[in-house]
Amino acid sequence: MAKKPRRANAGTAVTLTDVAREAGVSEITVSRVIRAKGSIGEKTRELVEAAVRKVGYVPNRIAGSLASAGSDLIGVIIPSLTNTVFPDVLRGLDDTLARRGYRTVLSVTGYQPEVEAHLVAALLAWRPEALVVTGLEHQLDTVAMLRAAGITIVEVMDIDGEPIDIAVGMSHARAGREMAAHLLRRGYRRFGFVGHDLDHDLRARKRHAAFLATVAEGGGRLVGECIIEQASSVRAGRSGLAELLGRHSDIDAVYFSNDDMAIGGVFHCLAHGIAVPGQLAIAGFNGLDLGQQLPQPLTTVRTHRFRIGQLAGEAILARLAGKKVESTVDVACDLLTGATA
Amino acid sequence: MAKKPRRANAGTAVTLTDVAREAGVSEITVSRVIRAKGSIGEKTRELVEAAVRKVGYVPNRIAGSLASAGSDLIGVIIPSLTNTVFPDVLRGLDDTLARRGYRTVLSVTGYQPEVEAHLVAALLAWRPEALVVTGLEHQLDTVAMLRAAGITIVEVMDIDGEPIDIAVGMSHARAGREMAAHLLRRGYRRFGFVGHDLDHDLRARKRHAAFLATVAEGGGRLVGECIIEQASSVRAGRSGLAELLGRHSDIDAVYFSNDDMAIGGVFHCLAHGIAVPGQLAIAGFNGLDLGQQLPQPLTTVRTHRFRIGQLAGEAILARLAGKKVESTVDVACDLLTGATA
DNA sequence: TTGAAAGCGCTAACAT
DNA sequence: ATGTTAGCGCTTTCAA
Repeated sequence: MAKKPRRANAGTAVTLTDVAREAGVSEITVSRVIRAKGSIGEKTRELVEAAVRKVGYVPNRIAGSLASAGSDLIGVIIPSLTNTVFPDVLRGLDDTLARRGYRTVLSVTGYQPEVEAHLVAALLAWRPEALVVTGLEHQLDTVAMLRAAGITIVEVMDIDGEPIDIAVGMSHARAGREMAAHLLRRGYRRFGFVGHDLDHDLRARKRHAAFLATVAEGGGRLVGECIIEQASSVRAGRSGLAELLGRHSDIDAVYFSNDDMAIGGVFHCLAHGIAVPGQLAIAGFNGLDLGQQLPQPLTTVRTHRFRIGQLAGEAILARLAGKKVESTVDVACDLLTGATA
Repeated sequence: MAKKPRRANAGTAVTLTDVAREAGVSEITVSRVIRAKGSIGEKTRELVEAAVRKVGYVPNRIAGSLASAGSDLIGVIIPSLTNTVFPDVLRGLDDTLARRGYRTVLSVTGYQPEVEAHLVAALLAWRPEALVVTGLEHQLDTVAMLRAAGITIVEVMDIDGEPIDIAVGMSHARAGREMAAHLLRRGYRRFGFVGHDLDHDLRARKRHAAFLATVAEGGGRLVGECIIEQASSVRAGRSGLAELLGRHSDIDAVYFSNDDMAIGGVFHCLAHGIAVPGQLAIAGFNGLDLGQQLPQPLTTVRTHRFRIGQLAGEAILARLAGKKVESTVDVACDLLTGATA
């Protein structure tokens, strides 16, 4: 009868020792076979592999990570899963990281800085080899923890500011400016804005501010705006535009805080027979496929979320390989002129 | 001078020992304060807490998990992040699990069973307390590993079959049948189908099969179908419908493999002046908010993805608390009659 | 309420 | 090519 295991976990408790005993070799030999490290005799290898299969051994990475260096864990903290933007980034990250054997530990802040602080601490406890966070704005204590962690930190989706370590993303200020310039060029002067919760979505706020500044410089005017205190959605955009138009009839172009919102705006116009862009021009942000598949493709600024995720992943891999990495990677957006403005 | 650390990791190497030394107590006392376990004197607690702050200690969950029982890790394996459906489920999971201190380790299979097998092994190595996988179909070796793991296994999004342990989801067969019955009731008889990659998306395949069977029983007929060998998307739905209508002019209702596809179909009709549902009826699956915000709300079957995630999370929590849990949780879909069929 | 000793399952370092 | 020894950072038991 085997030595009585100390804890509940005992069910799965097949360890290296069991394999070693079965194969008639030492533990370290089994370890080497499993990690394909060091030189092993052909016969021994086969013996061990057979034993592994026989006892149904599953390596224990928790023990492995404690004994050796790397955890192969990458922490990822994003504000939301509702907005397709973050799953897109996640996809890019996973695409480059998973194939190299790294696992993603994911957490969602709901756009709350205090939650972010808490999650950073929680993830750091897993000794990830890198941590990906969203945006450049964090609580002071969050920044301190991130700095002190001594690992690669990638801030994604924004480059308007100083990164803690590495930033991969785009300039939201530039995106806001470019759209304003485009609309001014098209001759629009009387603007509306329909946005979501700018208090929490700091990047949307940067676009908003830059847009307004450029509009003002270019002789345009913000006639009115409608801010919905919710997460962005097609529904919110649709009702936001309805509300805005109810208050102001003299608007000729509306800038939305993103494509989801703008698509809602387009739907409102479709449903109410408002000619776009004849009576009202509509512009968004993100360049979602959906907006481009509308009967009239949406005028917007395309962001490269998947690419940002990939490049963030590549930056991490490069760092872990000891290579130098640029501290800011600009994944420039591009204006999609579309047909709605 | 401190003892020279053995490994590279050394930068962050603030350990319990450091805190203990600083506070002038033993390691175990620090451990107890941090985990709020056992009784600790008020003074000692303050002393330790001050020391923790002073040395900037971040607990090491890897060491903690090795020494104790639980890892507080939940593995999650989904087929895709492109389709909003899975982020929705993930959101539900995170919503219930994260607030209880569990961390999500995420992996994406790209709908490939071999990849799933590989990822199950990789995640199991982290000794998660539960593992969430998608669907009821897996490779034999995957099932064997899952069974042998001795932890809670939740299969989400499908209940048409025998769960390994717990299944939380809906019946795709029923969804397919219900939509077919609805369309037949509306008087449609000449059907088309526009779908995505059914070889890999097994749940879409179940809907497809049930739909066709019910149509046949009800005196309807499948005039033609167009299967796009890609992931589902608005773009694919739009071009799929274009292709289908190019081949067959005598179709009066089209069932799409999901809402993304169906919305693409609606866009095609909008762009080409095809009256919906007058000339052509359109039906989807999922009940995405987007489809309901279209000028005419989409006829579809609404699934409760977020709820499925939540219930999967709750089932896990219940199990970990030692409670009995039902082996199949049916989160029924509901027909949204909409206005496109 | 606090501590000393032992060990979780694995791997680095140093033999042989 | 293989093995021995020590110890990763923490928590469990058992004692005081």
